[in-house]
Amino acid sequence: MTFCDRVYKIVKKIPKGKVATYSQVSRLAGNVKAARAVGMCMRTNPFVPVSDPAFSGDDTGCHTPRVPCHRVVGSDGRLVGYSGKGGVSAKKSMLAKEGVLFIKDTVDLVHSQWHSIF
DNA sequence: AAACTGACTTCTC
DNA sequence: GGAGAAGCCAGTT
Repeated sequence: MTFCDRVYKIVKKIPKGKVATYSQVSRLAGNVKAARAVGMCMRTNPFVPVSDPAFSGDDTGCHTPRVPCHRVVGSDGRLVGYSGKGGVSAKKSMLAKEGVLFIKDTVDLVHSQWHSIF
């Protein structure tokens, strides 16, 4: 849970209209090669992706962190994961709605990747 | 503690 | 570019 906790914190810090790659999150979390573990944490945790993520209320402290998992994409901006309802399509829709640029079915990381604070 | 699993990444064919 | 295989980590059983 500790690692996931860090992941949550990081993912929640992703600004609107930006996306981060699993590798990036994993690196910020402390382990570059933990990209897999990051996704695993998302899946295993009982969070519910909201359709309209205003995320105004930073529920820091809540036991159910609403992590904007849709802002986490693959290494190359490709939509991986999101086994939930709608799959990557819903993910893409949400991202596009937030202003994330898309190239076909992949995120335009050049313009929409989150430049995290190192 | 060991084995299995998973929303990953990268290399090779 | 698609398909297959190996390597990586954390969590669950």
